[in-house]
Amino acid sequence: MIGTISWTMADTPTLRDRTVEVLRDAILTQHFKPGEKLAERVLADETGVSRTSIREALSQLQAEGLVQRVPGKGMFVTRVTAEEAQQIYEVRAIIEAATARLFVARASDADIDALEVAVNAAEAVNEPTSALLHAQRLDAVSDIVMSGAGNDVARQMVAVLRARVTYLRTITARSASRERRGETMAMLHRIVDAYRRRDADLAEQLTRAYIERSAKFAQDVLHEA
Amino acid sequence: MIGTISWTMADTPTLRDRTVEVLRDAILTQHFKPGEKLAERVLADETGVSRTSIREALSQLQAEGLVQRVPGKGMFVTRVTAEEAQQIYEVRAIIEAATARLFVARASDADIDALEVAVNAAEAVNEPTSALLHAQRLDAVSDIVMSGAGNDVARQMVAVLRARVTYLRTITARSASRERRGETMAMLHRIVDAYRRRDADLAEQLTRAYIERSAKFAQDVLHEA
DNA sequence: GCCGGTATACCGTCATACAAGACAAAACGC
DNA sequence: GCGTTTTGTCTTGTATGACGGTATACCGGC
Repeated sequence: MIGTISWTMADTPTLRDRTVEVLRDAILTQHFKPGEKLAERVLADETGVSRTSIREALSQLQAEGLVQRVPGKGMFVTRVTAEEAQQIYEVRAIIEAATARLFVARASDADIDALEVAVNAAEAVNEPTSALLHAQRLDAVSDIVMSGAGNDVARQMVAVLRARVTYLRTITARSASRERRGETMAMLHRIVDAYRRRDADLAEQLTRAYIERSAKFAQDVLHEA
Repeated sequence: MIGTISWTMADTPTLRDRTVEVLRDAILTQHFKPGEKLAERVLADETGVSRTSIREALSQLQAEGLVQRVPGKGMFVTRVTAEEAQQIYEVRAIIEAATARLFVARASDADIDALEVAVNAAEAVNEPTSALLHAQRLDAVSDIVMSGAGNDVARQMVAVLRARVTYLRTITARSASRERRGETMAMLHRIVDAYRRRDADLAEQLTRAYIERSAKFAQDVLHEA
């Protein structure tokens, strides 16, 4: 059961946007599992909005890559293949590594401070039970880098890419050892350190390694399942 | 007047997709100018499809960044700002340069042959009057590199980015001197050459220079207007 | 047990309706 | 004559109902 959508749920004026939020959340929390069919009428009944709004919301989620439309059959929660995940992580590594360089060049000291705060916030959520929250905190870290690098287009694209593999990220996070979680945070701290020293080469290299490491864990999950 | 949409227009089964194609084309050919309002009712009448399909098509174009929705006011053809264009070209440079390296590593000789054919095809369209066609031929070149690099996610993202600046590209192409057009094609030939010699560093560097050069022309157009 | 036909469910699309807000023009006051 | 207010129209956002077509499931026959 997903929540009924009320008129005063969020600060957005359109019902469409609130519906998108509810459905996106339901997908990211795996209330709807990958491959699961999303029947319009069912969703309309469960959320209390009309089929029209559901369709519009699903269109947007399709644009974000979270659901896929199969002509004549309907909407399905996107099932990420190993190959696709590999490509997504590859693009992320490319963009985020390059953005790390830009961040070094363009970010203010305040940006770096904010980054450190965000990293610590992510570190504070370190129990396997709150994997999604942890992933979202890591997203916030990445968002700060992108913003500090002064490229909003890149920020948005990477955000979409991350959302598409959030499913994998929560799985890997849940099954991760305490040791691995420690390593992850250590890498992030080292990246922040590189930023503090304004070492572009190091920041770029560490960022790439960080993402390639995530990719490897994701591949492990995909190939064992 | 944009064309009426018939049932047997394309090979896609859904009317929605055909509508998207018609509208996208109308935007890229500047039948609809940047900033222009796209009233649903008018579009429905002109194309002969219902408002429902028009809305769905517009949603997709919004996802591609070609139109923007202003809540309560409607859809408008996106007006690209100088800053936005700068960011788009920056991301393109990042992705395409990195992809050039991947292409060197992964492409077959046949891929390189196909690339050369595509470059020649672009060169064949060298009159300022067919700026859009020229841009599309250049897109085809880029697409081949992305495919050969084996990353479809990157290919799609770059395709969307290119579409968002197509307007600028056609403007610069129309006002370009014969000399500049020659230089452009010369750069492309040198890039193909680098691929033939499997020189990853050179291919990456040339690709970045090629896109940064495009960015500069786009900025000139935006700042003089 | 496999095949073909039927029934059902759902999508894709359309037409219509209506409230809320935006825009423009007209009416009004000064 | 000009600024302000009011009115009216237009468009969006959302809802509802409908219908053909297609996919899927069920069912009976061979």
